[in-house]
Amino acid sequence: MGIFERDTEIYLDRDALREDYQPENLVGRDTELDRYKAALQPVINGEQPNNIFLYGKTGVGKTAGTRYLIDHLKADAAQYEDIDLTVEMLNCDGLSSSYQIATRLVNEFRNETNQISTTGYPRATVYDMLWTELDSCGGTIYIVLDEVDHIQDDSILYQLPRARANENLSSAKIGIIGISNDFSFRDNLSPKVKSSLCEEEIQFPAYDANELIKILEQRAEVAFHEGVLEDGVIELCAAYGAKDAGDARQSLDLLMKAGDLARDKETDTISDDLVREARDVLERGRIREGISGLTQHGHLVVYALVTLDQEGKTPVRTRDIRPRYTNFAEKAGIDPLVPRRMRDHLGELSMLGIISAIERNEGRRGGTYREYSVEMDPKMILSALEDTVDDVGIHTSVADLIDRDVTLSDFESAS
DNA sequence: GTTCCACAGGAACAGAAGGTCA
DNA sequence: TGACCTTCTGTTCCTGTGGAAC
Repeated sequence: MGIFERDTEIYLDRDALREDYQPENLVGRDTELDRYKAALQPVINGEQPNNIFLYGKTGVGKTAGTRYLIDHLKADAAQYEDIDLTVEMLNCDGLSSSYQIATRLVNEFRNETNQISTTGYPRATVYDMLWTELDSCGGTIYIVLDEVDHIQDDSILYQLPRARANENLSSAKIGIIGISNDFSFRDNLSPKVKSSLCEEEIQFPAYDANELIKILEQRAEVAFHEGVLEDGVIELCAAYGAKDAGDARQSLDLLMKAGDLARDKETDTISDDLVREARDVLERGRIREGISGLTQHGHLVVYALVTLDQEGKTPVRTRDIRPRYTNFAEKAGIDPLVPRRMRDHLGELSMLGIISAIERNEGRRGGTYREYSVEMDPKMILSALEDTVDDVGIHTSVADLIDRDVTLSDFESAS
């Protein structure tokens, strides 16, 4: 026997809990899928494809619904000889500009030996390459842009739907499917983009707890052996998902993590306690991921706030965080940022859910300002920060100091 | 109803880094 | 090798905001 041994105690098919799993039926999305199907119908009729815009919160079935219908569309289109359908799905997370989207699309249509770099070319050159690739592919091409709100300029959203009208394409027929979690994204589009991208708009509402329970039951039936889930586990996962804005993905992640923990602990069943532990593990991972994406200054800003929190000085306003942050930056031997930039880091941390902000207004006496608090467990934050603060030489073990109910004088003496 | 306060946040810009191409 | 490109991180300047004080 080798080092690894197949474990079959808990899972029948763990992949059934993954985001990319395709169930036979999508629960609770009948109305939306009917509208979506109607919007895709022109492809089968051999007509110009519609541009479709889907919006709704995270984990409400937009991407799953798209995969489900696109799979059926491909299968059905294959039955007609005069339809040549290509679908390119692109997640725009991490792609912030039309330029990056265009280079990525060019590379998707090219073979591995002929890829282009993601910088360096003039924008017009990249678009020319894209039109060449799309035309040589030909037929009907659907480009699915998931998390389309990550694109900060809308040039590509204007260029792609109008490529044929602008005579950039001669043979290919292009349709765009834009998927967004951001309700304000559509409103902020320029009118010319809105009119072309939003030909068909479909909103996906949040799931309620009952719908989440049905989704989890559907997946759990495939994923787990019979009797593995204790009573109330699915309801608890659904309740957490419903609390966090009706997010099915979060509920499924939670159930899978609980299953993984049960497997690691070599238990036969999944209990409520394991679900709670799994939630803690997932939250820890989310903090670590959020913090790892920050710059060194971002780390020092959150570090300053955590130390103030440990001294019982939160909620604390921006101007009172600044001296602490400046102090740490100087100790680290780097120039502190200007207040404007520090505010950006605070805003970013707030958006990640690591800290929270409350807007206050004292009118003529004190004006408008924000007060910040630490939203997540300080120990988890410090554990994620430890490498950075060690690197800048503030002290060697922040976790130890936090255990000792640290004060600023501790920090100063430690450095 | 108007004024005032503190600061949030948008916009324009700078400069370094990392890339392509002739 | 140098011109030219985008991206990223930062600075500077400015306008907008909303409630207390007048």
